[in-house]
Amino acid sequence: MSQSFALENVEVSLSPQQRFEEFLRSRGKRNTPQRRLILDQVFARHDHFDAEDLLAHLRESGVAGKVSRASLYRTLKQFVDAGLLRQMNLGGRAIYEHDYGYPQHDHLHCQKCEKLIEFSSDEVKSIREAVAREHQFRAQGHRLIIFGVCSACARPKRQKRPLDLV
Amino acid sequence: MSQSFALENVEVSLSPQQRFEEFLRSRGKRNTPQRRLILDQVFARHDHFDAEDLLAHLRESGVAGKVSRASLYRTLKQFVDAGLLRQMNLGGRAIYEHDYGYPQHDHLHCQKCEKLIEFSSDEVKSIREAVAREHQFRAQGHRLIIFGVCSACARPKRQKRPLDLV
DNA sequence: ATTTATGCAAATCCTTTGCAAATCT
DNA sequence: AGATTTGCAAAGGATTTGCATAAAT
Repeated sequence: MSQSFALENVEVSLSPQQRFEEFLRSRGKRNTPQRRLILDQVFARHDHFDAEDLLAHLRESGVAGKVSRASLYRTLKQFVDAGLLRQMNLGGRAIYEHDYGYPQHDHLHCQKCEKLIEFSSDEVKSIREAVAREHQFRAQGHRLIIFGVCSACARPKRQKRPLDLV
Repeated sequence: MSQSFALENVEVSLSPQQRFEEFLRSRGKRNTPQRRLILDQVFARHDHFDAEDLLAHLRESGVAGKVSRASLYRTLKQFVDAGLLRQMNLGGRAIYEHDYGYPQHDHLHCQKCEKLIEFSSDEVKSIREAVAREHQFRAQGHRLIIFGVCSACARPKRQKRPLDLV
């Protein structure tokens, strides 16, 4: 599967696998069944996950090969270096999401259901530019998380309870 | 020492200690020498710190009393609940800074020297409002971190080396 | 042959928790 | 006395690391 997005002024048209291959090649590293397996799993769906989620998923989804915890952590780090994944810190652990071929965005974080909701705002990027300029700061990226309560959790849905008590 | 800031539409004029006293009283909790000691230390300077930094500081500064690691962690959490400190996650650990009596702001984070530089932008807050409205999200706060390289670290200052090699 | 990667278990870092002793009210 | 707090040490969760073995070049 091949995509085509304008990402950071570069036209991208390689699959994550191809992109990773190139990254590895350029550094004299090797691709392995484990790395391929993890990358497939990671790009099978677009969502947010942490290392332990993914490990559990890899294990229960009864995939052919298996991957050790150590290799998984080592590999995720490389995906970030390769620009495939974006990492953020939330509640003491690392959360990952697609970066490669995926447009820039930020998040709303519901404190009740822990859901992460994506949004994009061009203004954020322009604030970033302006602030960086003011401080002579060479900005390379940013993370904006707005936390609060999502619409679903805010909706006061009454507790489920036995009918005879209603 | 008493300050006076307009914070979230409420005129504030209590010292952190007084504010904490009230917080504790309102919850039937007690103030203790340890808590007072930590709070003094925390509000002695305006900077960013993590629990272990502070613990080391409390210990080396040969203060009269001492505080256990457990009490320190427990107390920091309460300062956050009391609205005295604001917490953020960075690089796998919790970073704290003054919240009470201190204006809202965000940060530039230098990836080289790890410094946190504060900035404030009214636009950030208005983006937050707009986005929240769009998503019917009840926003309670946000964290914006712009990461990159600060001006000091960007300045190519040459390596120090023996004179006879220059 | 030589380098790189894997898996396991141990180690580490940050933070929390159980519990008995100490301290308030 | 009754509730809250402390300190210590042990437990926990997430992530990293040392090292011997396995796989790739």
